[in-house]
Amino acid sequence: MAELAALNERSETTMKISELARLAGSNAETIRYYEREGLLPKASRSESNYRIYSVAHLERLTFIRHCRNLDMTLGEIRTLLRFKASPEENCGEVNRLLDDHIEHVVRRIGELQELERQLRDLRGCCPDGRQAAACGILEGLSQPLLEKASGNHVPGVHESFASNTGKS
Amino acid sequence: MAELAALNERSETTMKISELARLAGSNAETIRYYEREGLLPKASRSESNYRIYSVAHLERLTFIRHCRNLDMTLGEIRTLLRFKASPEENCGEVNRLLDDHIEHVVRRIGELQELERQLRDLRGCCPDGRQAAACGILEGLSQPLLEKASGNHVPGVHESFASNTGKS
DNA sequence: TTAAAACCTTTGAGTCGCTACAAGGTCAAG
DNA sequence: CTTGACCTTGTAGCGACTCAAAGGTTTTAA
Ligand SMILES: [Zn+2]
Ligand SMILES: [Zn+2]
Ligand SMILES: [Zn+2]
Ligand SMILES: [Zn+2]
Repeated sequence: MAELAALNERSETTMKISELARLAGSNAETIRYYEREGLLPKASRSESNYRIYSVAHLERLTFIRHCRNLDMTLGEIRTLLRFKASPEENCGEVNRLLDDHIEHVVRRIGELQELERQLRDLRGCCPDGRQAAACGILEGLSQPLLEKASGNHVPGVHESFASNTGKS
Repeated sequence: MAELAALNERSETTMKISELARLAGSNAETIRYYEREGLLPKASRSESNYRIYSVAHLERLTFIRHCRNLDMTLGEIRTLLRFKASPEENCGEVNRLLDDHIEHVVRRIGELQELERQLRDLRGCCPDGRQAAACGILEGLSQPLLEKASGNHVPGVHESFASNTGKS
């Protein structure tokens, strides 16, 4: 009964913020943030000042979350949204943006593989637990500075532990 | 002459902040930030209130920058510095920290490889420049939400473009 | 000698993409 | 009528810096 009612509501064309969040695998605060940032248009409001969303909003938010899951920046996403909004234009720039972003990812993979190599080298300097004074790892880290050639934007190793789960 | 004088100065045991920065491949603002964060001890001061550093500072900063180049967090680095400071302790925890961090990197590599696969799939949806309305990429991005299983801390694709060059 | 350039200082704000909180308003169920 | 789930705004915080303002000091060179 309650389920049926909920189902009916779900098949309606409007919803409030937390249902939109659930359907888009996002969360309410992120949606308000996107609105502030101009990625989502201002929602219409109910009498009690609640944001009211339509399927169009859901589609746009889904697009954005999809892009974020591919580690694009909000800037990159803004560009893509502009093309979505002007369907008569040539999409060559979309392709270019995607090629660039693929390169961002590929480059970052290369950097991290080099990092892994260096870290395994370092780890090999102290196979057993000994006194810290004799630890090859601590010694190795005191040594020279290896170059870090990073010109990238794909996020870090320590980054998204508690975030990006979709729900809040 | 100026070079010789500079060389003499360089072989002295103390220096000001920008020389320390240069020698450690860092920059002055980062050094002040590390001091605020307690990663570097407070420097002694000259009569005119300038920070004065010794080789010990240079070594500690070199250690920190080396760790950062390996994408460790400042938290991870703090732990390592504690072990450096107590040489009688067993270094097993150092090894464990490094193993964990290697896993952070390996996991991030895996995530990015999956990302690359998805992005290349998407790119294949629009080999040529056509009208945005018919662009397979924009269409693909409007589709379902792929899971993003990130539990990591190694930074992103778009991150370090203008940073981490060492100089300011 | 003096003026400009190159340092140094502190403080505070900005970056990115959220996330979390506080303090309050609204609404349906029991 | 109260509880609790939802909604609102505004603000602050995360990590690891980076930059700018507004001023003090030191070095260089005309
Ligand atoms: Zn990118
Ligand atoms: Zn060891
Ligand atoms: Zn780590
Ligand atoms: Zn296209």
